[in-house]
Amino acid sequence: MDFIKEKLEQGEYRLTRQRQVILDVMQEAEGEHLTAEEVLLAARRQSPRLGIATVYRTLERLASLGILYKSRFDEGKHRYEMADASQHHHHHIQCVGCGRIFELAEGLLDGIENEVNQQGFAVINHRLTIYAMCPQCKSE
Amino acid sequence: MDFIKEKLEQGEYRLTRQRQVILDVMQEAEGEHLTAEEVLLAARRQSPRLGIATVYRTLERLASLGILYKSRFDEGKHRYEMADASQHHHHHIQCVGCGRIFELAEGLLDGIENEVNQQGFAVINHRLTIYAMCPQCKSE
DNA sequence: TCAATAATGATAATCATTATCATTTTGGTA
DNA sequence: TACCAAAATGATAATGATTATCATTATTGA
Repeated sequence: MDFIKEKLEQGEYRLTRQRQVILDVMQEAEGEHLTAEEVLLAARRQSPRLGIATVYRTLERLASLGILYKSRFDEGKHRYEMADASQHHHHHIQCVGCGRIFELAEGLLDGIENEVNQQGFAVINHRLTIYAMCPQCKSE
Repeated sequence: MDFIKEKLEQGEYRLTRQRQVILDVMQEAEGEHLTAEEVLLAARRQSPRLGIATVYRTLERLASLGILYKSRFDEGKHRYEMADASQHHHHHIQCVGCGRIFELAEGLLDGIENEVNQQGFAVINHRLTIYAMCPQCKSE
């Protein structure tokens, strides 16, 4: 997280109270994928006057700095998660029962990627979402 | 397309002029992935008074009947395509240059799917999108 | 301390989509 | 054939997520 502060401060980007709070929320939610609305709710416990516009602006900024990873499932809204350490941010299992999102190991698609490249494309990124019942929902 | 008419007529679903036009548009766009707005524009050449609400309603209905396949890329809007014959509807390559969408063979993920099932999930569906430069955009 | 700049929060605007509702069309029925 | 009920349509209002605007507030460096 110090590395984050560095990164922020370098880029003429002030680490204001509200941004700090939003970052804290994201870090505490390690492994979860939050919507802007969810971030707002959590952050308001520390900073009650926080506005939704600031949340959107901050999440967007953090994503463009590579600190957060932004994705969209089939819901019509974005979700954000910490983009640190682990690199597995493009592959998810979304439970169709409870809606929770699970991570899936990266590198699963290397073979497919190579194949596509050989067809003349230049692969830049990929995203895999598996829709499934998670073990808990399955047993209910 | 006769099979489509059958399917429609069974389900107390009238094949009105506007629905016919929308179906025609989708069939002529075989292989493309159209938004509701794009469908509207194309369909209005046959049926100028067509309203956007009817387009949405019809696309939704056709999708729920399994005639169209509805998907959403990272754009904030849905796209529709014919869901006939070929089964490869969940795997796409989206060109980050021109935005065109290419199909990718189905079955690529069978191995991964098995693995996930063995972890206790029950896989229902999956979607893979690869972001790449297509051969043409790459050479420009 | 002050001026310039950046950030914030309230709110209006936008965009895709869905809901509402009065009007029109359709299909069967007397 | 004329009529009625149900279904479909099109215009438009409503919604939900996101972005833009703008006046106010906070921060930084001179």
